[in-house]
This record gives sequence, C-alpha cells and structure tokens, in this order.
Amino acid sequence: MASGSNSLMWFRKGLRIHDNPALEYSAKNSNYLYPVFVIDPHYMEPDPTAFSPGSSRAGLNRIRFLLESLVDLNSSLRKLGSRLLVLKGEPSEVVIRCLKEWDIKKLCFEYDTEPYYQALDAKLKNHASVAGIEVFSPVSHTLFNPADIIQKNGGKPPLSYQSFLKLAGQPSWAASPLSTTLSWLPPVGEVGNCEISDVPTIKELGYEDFGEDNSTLFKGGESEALRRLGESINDKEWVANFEKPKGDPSAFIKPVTTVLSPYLKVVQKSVKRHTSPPVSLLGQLLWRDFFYTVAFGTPNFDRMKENRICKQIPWNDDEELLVAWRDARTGFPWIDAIMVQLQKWGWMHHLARHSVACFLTRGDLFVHWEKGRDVFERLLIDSDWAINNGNWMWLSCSSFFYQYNRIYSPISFGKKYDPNGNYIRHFIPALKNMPKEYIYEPWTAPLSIQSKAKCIIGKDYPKPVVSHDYASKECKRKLAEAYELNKKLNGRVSEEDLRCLRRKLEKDQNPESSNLKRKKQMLIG
DNA sequence: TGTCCGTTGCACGT
DNA sequence: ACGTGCAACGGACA
Repeated sequence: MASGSNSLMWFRKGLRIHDNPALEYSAKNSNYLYPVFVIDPHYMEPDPTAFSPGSSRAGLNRIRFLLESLVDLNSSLRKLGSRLLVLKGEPSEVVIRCLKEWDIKKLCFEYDTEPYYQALDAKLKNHASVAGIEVFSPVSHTLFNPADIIQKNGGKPPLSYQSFLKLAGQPSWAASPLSTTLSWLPPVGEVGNCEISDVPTIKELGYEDFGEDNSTLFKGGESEALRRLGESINDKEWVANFEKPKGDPSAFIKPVTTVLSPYLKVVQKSVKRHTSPPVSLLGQLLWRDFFYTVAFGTPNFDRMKENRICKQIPWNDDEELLVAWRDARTGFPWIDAIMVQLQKWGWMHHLARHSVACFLTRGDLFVHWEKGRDVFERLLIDSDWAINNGNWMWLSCSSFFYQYNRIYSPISFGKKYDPNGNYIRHFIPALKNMPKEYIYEPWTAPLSIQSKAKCIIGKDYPKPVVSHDYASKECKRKLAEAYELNKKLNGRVSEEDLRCLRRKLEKDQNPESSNLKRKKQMLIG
C-alpha cells in the first residue's frame, strides 16, 4: 500500500463505530490506524472531599458508564481487527506525543462545540498545521452545524425553539443514504514508547465495588444503546405515538439517549402515522441541537454573570438548603425520591428533573441554578454541557422561559401521576407504610398514623425545609422585582445592583413570615 | 405598539 | 379526560 500512511482516530464523546464519519475517514487509505482514548486522571481520580463517591468532576455512575462504553468500544474495534489504545495524561500533551511517536499523517476526531474542546482542539489543530498533519474533524455529534445556524441568523443564535426550526430546515440526513457499515479496519501499528493500557476497572481507579443493586441498571456502550434503540424502534406503535410531555415521571421507564440518527431515517419512512415536532422523537433531537446552537453562540453560557441571555437574579447562597436538596432531605417526599433516584441511578424522567430544578431555584428554595447544575452534571449519566445548562436556565426562568408564576407543586405534581405514591415508597423506604392520603405531605399525618406507619416525621423522615405556599409566594415576589430591575437596566445588572436588590427584598419581606417565624411555623405545621 | 404564542402549572369545574 | 380562570412573562412578528 504505497499511498497509505498512519492515522490516529481520537475518541472523545462519540464512543461508537456506527455512523462515525471521523472513524470511516481515518480508516481510508491508511496503513496503520491508531484508535485512541485519553483518560485525564484529573477527571477519573477519586476525590474523597466530593459530596458523593467519584472524582472531583464526575460521580461514580458516570465514571462506570464511561468505562463500560470504552470496554464495548474496544470489543467492537477488535471485531474489526483493531483495538482501543487507552492512554493517560493531559489530553493535548498525550495526543501530540502520539502524533510524533507514530509518525501520524492524519488526525481524526469528532468536532465538538463545547468550550473545553474548542480550546483543546485549537491547540491540536495548531500543532498539526505546523507539523504538516491533516486534521479531519466532522460535525457528527449534532444533526446540524451550530455555526451554520448562527450564521444564517445574522451572527446570533436563535433564542426560541420555533425560530431555530425555521432556520434549521431539514436535517441533511433526511435525503442522504445510510452510511455504510464498517467491516474492516486497518491494523494498529507499533506503539513504541507510548504507554498503552487496557480500559481500567472501577477498582483499578481506586473505587470500592458497586452494590449489586446498582450494577445492572444502565449499562454503558454503543451495543447497549443500539439494543435499546432497536427495541424501541421495532415497537412502531411506540415510535408513532411517542410524546414526551405525556410520559409519567414516576414510571420506571428507561431513556433512549444517543446514536439515533441512522435509525430515525428508517423510522421516518416505515412509520406512516407519526407525531410531528416538537413532540416526536425527531423533535427531541432537534431540541438537543437547539441547545447546542445557543450554547455555542453564547459566551459564558454556563453561568449567570456576563451571560447575555441570562436574567440577573439575586439568588441566595444558602448552603443548608442546597445540601438538603442534594442529599434528599427536603422533607418533600416527591422531591426527595427524585433526588434519591438521581443518586442511585444517575437518571430520572425529564419531568422529575423539572420538578426538582424548579423547587431548588424559582419555585421554593431560591438557590442559584448554577449550584443545581453542578449536582446534575456530576450525577447524571446522560449529562451534557449545553443541554444541562440550557435546561437549568429554562427551569429557573433565567432564559428561554419566563412565566415564573407557573410553579411545579412538590405535592400535587407527582400526585396526579402516582396517587398511591409507589414511586416515593420505592426510593424512600422510611415512607413505605405511610397511607397514600399523607404520603405526599407526611407532616400533616396525625401522630397516631405516623406511629402506625413506623415513620415519625422529624425523626424517621425530615420535616419540610420550607412551607411551599409561603416559599413559592416569596419566590414570585423576588422574581417580579428582579425582572423589573433587569428591564429597567436593559439586562446590564451589576453585582452592586443585585446586592441592593437583595437588601430591598429582605426589607420588604412580610414581617408575619420572617425567617424565624417560618421555622416556627414549620415546627407546628 | 399591539397581538399571538410558548415542549410539559395549578385548582377547580364538568 | 378536557375546559376555564388565574396572572401576566418575553420573543417574534406585524
């Protein structure tokens, strides 16, 4: 093969062999192909100071999910005559060292819009251009190229889903044929002085083994994703009638996450009667692209300050309330059950996410959305930078959605789907025997009932941290004032302005319901 | 400036 | 299961 040369396929997010243009390209006309994944120890090393088992950035579920995905990727590559080379270190340094060591002429990786990867990729592209290495970095993580959409809109990202749809039009794959399935990959060449390891196990990374109840829930990897997808897609009725908003957040259903694009095409053709966006399956992917586009076009998308699209709101910094929420100790069984599911499974229904996000921020506790975002990012196995931040701004009425008087009730919202409280009983064993009349508000149960259920509120299960009626009214009042200030100052609200507003809000607080009284009320209530 | 609309609110009515 | 009132936001477009 005289024309052939060495290629490096750098895997980051798209840990798959199907529908992977970077991988296909890297295999073309190559003598040797080096499929690489770099483990950044910073991301994987146990952090004993973190609030849950895991590293400083990721919970154990996320790490486990990633490792399973890597094991699966490795086994898929082996079936094609290749294998996954796992290296450790700072990713740009490791990859640059590999490029030299293996005399790479072609570097391939999936294009990524996240700021972290934008910076990383710029470094590598710069190195490659100096070294005369070809870089192939196709857009394959999203249906559209966010940069195209932003350009079409005159340089700014669309801020509503509808305007995004108008700009986006049809995804390019609607007209193109399915990509071919790989049947063979070039061999891996000599690895020289680069230190290659196998995919580490959880134990090798220094973590305790999982309890058996966690180990079978959501297996990571493309094979499992395709299996799940296949199951769903073959159920044509399910696909045709799929409407996300109507899903029951208390049902123990499992998510369809990624790798949908090659299959959706088949779906669209074979299912005649299907719902149309925004509620169809395709609609879900377009939502994903919407958030990617806004995130890409918005500097400081992941914080409130200096974020053009984010309302400046005087959130509080109440560590006690945050921790109660995070550790499932709010005293609201619906909220706490969801947070337990998040801790244990790393996944919960999107409406359940809405409930707890609203509760933490604009609905009840008025804690900064960035705090909740951090908890989700750490614990969710499907967490995604653009979507997570976008949804937190949405739910906290900081951007995209502004009807702050529509508040999810931590009591009645769950009740309408699950009047018996089975979801709560499943995740909060302490409340297992609470009669259904009281299970959403156990603090209202007479003491005799609490005794009979072997669950004394304040001892076996916490009292509510706030009164929802009072707290939600306070939140509405604060948001009204904050919105007024944002309007008055045209969004340019300084830290001093926010401090000033905080003082005003404190002063105007209904004296009958001051902090102290509120706590007393709760003891009685 | 006004009007319509917005992936997923609640409480109460039928 | 669906409709109504509640209270009332910003973005898109005329």
